[in-house]
Amino acid sequence: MRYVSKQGELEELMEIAKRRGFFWPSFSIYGGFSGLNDYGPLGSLLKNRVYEKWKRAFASVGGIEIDTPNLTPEVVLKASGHIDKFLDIAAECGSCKNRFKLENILSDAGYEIVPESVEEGEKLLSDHILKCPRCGARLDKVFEFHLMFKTESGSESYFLRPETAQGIFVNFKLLLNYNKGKLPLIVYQQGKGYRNEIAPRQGLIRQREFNMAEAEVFLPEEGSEVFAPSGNREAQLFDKYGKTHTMDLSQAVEKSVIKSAEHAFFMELILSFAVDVGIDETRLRFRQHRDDELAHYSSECWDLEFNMEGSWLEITGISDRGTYDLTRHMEKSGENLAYEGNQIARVIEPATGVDRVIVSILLSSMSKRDSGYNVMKLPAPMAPYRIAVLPLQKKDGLSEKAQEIFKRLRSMEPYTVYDESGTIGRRYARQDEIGTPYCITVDYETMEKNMVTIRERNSTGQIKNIDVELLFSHPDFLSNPILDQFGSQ
RNA sequence: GCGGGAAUAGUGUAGUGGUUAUCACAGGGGCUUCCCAAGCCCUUAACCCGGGUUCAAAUCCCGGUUUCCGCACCA
Repeated sequence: MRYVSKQGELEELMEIAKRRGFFWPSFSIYGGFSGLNDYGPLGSLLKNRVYEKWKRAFASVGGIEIDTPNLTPEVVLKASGHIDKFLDIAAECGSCKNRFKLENILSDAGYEIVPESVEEGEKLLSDHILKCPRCGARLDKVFEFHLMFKTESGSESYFLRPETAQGIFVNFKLLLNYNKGKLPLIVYQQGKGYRNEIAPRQGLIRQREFNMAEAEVFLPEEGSEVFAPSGNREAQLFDKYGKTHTMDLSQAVEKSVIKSAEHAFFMELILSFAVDVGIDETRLRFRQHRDDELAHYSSECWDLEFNMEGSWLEITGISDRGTYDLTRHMEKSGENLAYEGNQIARVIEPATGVDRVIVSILLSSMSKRDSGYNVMKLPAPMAPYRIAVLPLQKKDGLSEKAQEIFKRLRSMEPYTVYDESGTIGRRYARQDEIGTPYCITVDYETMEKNMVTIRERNSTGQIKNIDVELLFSHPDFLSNPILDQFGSQ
């Protein structure tokens, strides 16, 4: 059964996110600035959980982590090709004010020229009559459009990195040495990336500053397979010819839908990660980039996409960058970035848009009870808070007793929250909406017999008469066997 | 960036020139022997920013910002 899209779900999520503290627009007291968003207290916790899962996924196949600067010198991005590809010469129509990439206008007019400067662009506009594709007037203005944010210090120019990847490539020699000169070498990095989006929209989905998690997998030259998919997970594969294949990743390699086993292996790893963090598997597919949309560094790319309001949202790109980056950095830096003599490692890169993953998780988890109240059915380990401690009411010492239990629990499981405001039903509802999987209720039984009730979010089922000491019988609350009684709801 | 809507408490909203600026939910305090947003009382809290028109502007006009829908863009 395929997922049926729900219109308006994103809007509904934004409302919950703002109200409860997952995320909201940045700098709002100054009117807001487009393309920038803050994570609130709950969102920050969720984001940390996502990063943690992502890192574990890569560490478990031998990955190592590094952390490099956001500010990237021009020379690095010149070598990587980003300066050329991210600095567009654009033309503006004086009549309707629409703007276009000059390169595209020229190409439509039959000239295969990529202008490198404003002067060259101006000359092209005066030598040829180029018309606005919107209104037909003659194009007359040329300007530079930066897709990267530029800044300066002294005589040096820097850009805010458009991807974290370059920080890994430039360290290849040191990293290879760290890895005792051996491939495969898997290096990952999480952090911010920056793109000067022309029209940022949809909250966390298209931002000017965003969270990424990227891994560069350095492999021995083609043909020597070191990673192969297990084939334990079926996927929808929408290939570059527009054909959909439903098969596991292992079959996809056998049938040559995916070119290399290593590529398929990391697609499988990413798919497992996505499902593990709580994204609805029936709303996911892989889509292969067509040849004409591949990035300048990529020879084959599969995006993991999430179905949102009837359209597909890229959440991770798994790209075959080949030897492009290392070769370019060798040429430009003069350093020898080869391994075992003169061989160049080839690279598979899974690059995850963390903010989009978070939106996908929340949209996958958002549901309503028959009563109309919201329940965020996050996987328990992903929930911002794992436990809420609630006194049935404030009087008769219940409040004090509950706080005592809360403080002990919090020293074992820090992501525990205490709430005594309003009625008990209201508090259950509040915890449901932020996805807290378990509520511990302190009532008169607790006062008399030291027993509490545990209430589970998805089923609203309760287990009564739990001895308080049992809560502390297992150092990881979520793995406490007392929770097994809820079964797999 | 373009075109068209829109912008009022934390959230969602009412309000077409003169209102103590509406209502609900959420928040805080209290009452109710209270297990799934019950009820009652009290309370906190808002007209996006800047100009203009007018005796008077949340309301009309202009500019900006943000946002939504289309188009373009998404390397």
